[in-house]
Amino acid sequence: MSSAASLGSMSTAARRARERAQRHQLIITAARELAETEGWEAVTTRRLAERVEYSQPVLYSHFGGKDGIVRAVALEGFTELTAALRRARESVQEHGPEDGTGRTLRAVGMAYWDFAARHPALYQAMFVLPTDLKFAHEETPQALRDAFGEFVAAFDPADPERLAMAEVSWASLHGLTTLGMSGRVPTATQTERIELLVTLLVGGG
Amino acid sequence: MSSAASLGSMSTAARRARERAQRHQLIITAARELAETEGWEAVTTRRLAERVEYSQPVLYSHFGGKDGIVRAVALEGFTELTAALRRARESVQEHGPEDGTGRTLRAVGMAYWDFAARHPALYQAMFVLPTDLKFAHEETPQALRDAFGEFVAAFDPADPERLAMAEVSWASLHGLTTLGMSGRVPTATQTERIELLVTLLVGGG
DNA sequence: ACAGTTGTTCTAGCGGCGCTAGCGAATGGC
DNA sequence: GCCATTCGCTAGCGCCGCTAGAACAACTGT
Repeated sequence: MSSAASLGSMSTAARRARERAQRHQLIITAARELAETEGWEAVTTRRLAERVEYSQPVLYSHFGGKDGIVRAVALEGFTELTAALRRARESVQEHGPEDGTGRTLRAVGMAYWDFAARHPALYQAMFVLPTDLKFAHEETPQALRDAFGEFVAAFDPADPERLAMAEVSWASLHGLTTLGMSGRVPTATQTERIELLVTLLVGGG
Repeated sequence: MSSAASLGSMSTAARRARERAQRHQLIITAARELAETEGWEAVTTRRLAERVEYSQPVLYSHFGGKDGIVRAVALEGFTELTAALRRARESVQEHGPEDGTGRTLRAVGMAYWDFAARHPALYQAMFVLPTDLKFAHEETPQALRDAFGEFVAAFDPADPERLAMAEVSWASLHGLTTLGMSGRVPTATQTERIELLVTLLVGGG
């Protein structure tokens, strides 16, 4: 406990921190790529260490364990999902305001499925693999709140059931997505199911 | 390849087959109980063998491997789920025919969530754990077809979109269920979400 | 320039996993 | 009573997540 003694060269410490951050991201990216190409069951600490050309214990110095790595990948996924949903929502909303036919929700829903279909392993890390990431909780990471916020933003702010509608839409899309990804409903007709779901949710007949 | 030679005593063979079937079920039940009390990650072939008081290889003589055991538990789950959904549906339909307010779907949806909440590990084996059980496939087990059939039966046979409606309702309920079970949406308000979903699906405003 | 201290990475190994080869003991047929 | 077959067991393979402690490198003050 030498307190603030031995601070060392500031720039040296900065460089080390930078290198460490780079390696941190390298591990996340390697785990994600390995999961996306061979599935999460192929992501072992040994194989991952070999990929990043460091020994196993290095992984444990960055993340608490394998769960921590999956968690980090999932968090990255939530940030990207939020960006994708926002892009879809804004691109629709700038072509005129919501007109009650669910144009916004349709665009967000399609973007949601598209995201999951393009990054199935990433989606699994976010929603399927066992994790301690909670949503409606005080210590929920901002990335998760933002993603949910995109669903909320697809509904009329004046709607008293706005939050509940966002929850139900999101969960329903999630159900369609997981069943589609695991091959339990045919993906060929997936967009039609999403169309139907959105139509029903926004009250169209 | 001694064809039908060495048949042995018929009754003896029958007793053996009976005992083997009992042990088969014993393994399934033990795996299910262990999963329900300690989670699927605690279900290992070693622990399971200890529970049923046989050695590990016995498990492999009954099921191809751990996946086969999970699959057997899942199949049992589909049979029970079908029974639960049918009970709910018939108990509603015998109190008068469908009137367009989604009484049937509401009962089926509630029974669905109730089933998952009561047997979370069983539900996971059926829908979350990696498995090769396909749904819309030629060799889909009857138990799975029957479960889906209960959703179909909740809609008007005259509706041309009947099958699509069943798919979407089922997937949406599945989404609410998984997010509820993993703590991603609060379970305290889960029935309200299901109410809202059903209302939206059947076209109520 | 150098000795000491601090921090970081690696080698090696623990217990447990899914799974299987091959042995030994019952069991039923001649 | 001997043989053939069936059946469950012991033992072990290669892998897993994870960690203790050695080996090394880097930075410090003199």
